Amino acid sequence: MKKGERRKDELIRIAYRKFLEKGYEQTSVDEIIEEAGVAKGTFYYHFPSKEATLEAVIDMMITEEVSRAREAAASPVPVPVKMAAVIGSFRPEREEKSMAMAVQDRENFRLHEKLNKRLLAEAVPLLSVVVREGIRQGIFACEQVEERVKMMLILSSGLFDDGDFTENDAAAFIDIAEKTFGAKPGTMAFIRELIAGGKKDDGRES
Amino acid sequence: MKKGERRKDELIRIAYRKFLEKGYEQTSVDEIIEEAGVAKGTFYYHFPSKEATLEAVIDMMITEEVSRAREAAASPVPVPVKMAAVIGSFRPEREEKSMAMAVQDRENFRLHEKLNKRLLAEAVPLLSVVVREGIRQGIFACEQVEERVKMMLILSSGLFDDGDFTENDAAAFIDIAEKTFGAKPGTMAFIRELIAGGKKDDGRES
DNA sequence: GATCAAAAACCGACTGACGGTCTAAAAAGC
DNA sequence: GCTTTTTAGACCGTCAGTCGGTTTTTGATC
Repeated sequence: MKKGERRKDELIRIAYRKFLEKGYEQTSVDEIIEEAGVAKGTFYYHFPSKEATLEAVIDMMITEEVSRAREAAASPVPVPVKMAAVIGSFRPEREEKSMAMAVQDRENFRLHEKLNKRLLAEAVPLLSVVVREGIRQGIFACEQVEERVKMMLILSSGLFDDGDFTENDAAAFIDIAEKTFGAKPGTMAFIRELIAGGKKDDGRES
Repeated sequence: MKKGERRKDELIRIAYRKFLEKGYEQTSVDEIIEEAGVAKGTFYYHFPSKEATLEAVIDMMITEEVSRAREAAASPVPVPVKMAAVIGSFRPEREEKSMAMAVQDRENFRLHEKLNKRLLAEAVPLLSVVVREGIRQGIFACEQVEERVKMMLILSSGLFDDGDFTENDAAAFIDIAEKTFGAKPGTMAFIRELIAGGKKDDGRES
């Protein structure tokens, strides 16, 4: 890795942390360069704009998650377990979120929106493969696989990103998910654990 | 209406149009006051901040939509028709959206997010009443009515706000909606018209 | 209806912060 | 020695928000 790339990476990491801590809008370029101990010109040598830094940060987050999800999708475990694993791979932000993002979360429109859009684009194909595997095994039965996967992902992010959801929310969501994919009742109860894992951080990372 | 209220209303209307035309972030307070022919102090006499203007704009949009939706919910028509009418009442932004919002739409995070959140809060109780009416009539059959209504609204906004969706999207969504509320296949085919109405503007406003 | 003081509405120059630019030169790496 | 990277920081235009002061409205009183 050349020196320039190291610098750039360092700036992205600092930006990443700041964006999560205080939100994108609330983080100034001056703060980032001050923490990096770098001149302003250096920042703008590596990034054409502040917004580009946000894109880079999101890229960093996404690529890491995608590679993990890909591994999970390739593992030879039962389909429902695999679904849980793939979805779970796309939730490492949750750990980091617990840093201090609680309040800023609501105001972090840009990061949220862009991250969700990218996440959706990457997760749909991966999960669709798993669902089709389930269909071949008779666990699921539905058409429009991609579309249904997309919808369940939209739903889950819209529902659970806020962090407050009830038992009724979970029950309804599981029921809807099962009917969406034409699965037998109980097949997707694993979702409850995923939700619980995202809701309250037990502190176990292994 | 006192003079101050008129001014405030005028500022809100101007802000409303500008936000839709060029997006919230891209509209400066200076532009608004210039168009209103008013000094900056006047603006900040009426609003504590620019963000407050956005809230006021959203309030204006919402109250109008809610009153229309309430009317629709009270009308004595068959439940599926009523659902279509109530949901349709929450879509007048679509008309205005076609003004020039196409490009800016993607960047109008704030307006979008806040509008959706408010819309959801207002629409869920209204639609829940209608769904319960449908349950009494044997058209629907489900528990967790509020939660399911909320989910269908989240789904529809997440899916269709972008404006590009396929026939498969529509088919899957209708199927999911019917299963979510325990309705017979075909009951909610009216959704297809709602979607189509929002997708391409025919230009008829009556 | 005239008077007048208080309240409401309005004004616009000014401030401070921020994203971004620029120059000209010096290190660092190859 | 040539390119890539970095430096310091003055500077620019824009923008949200402030402030002290001025005008207009109001409403009570004469």
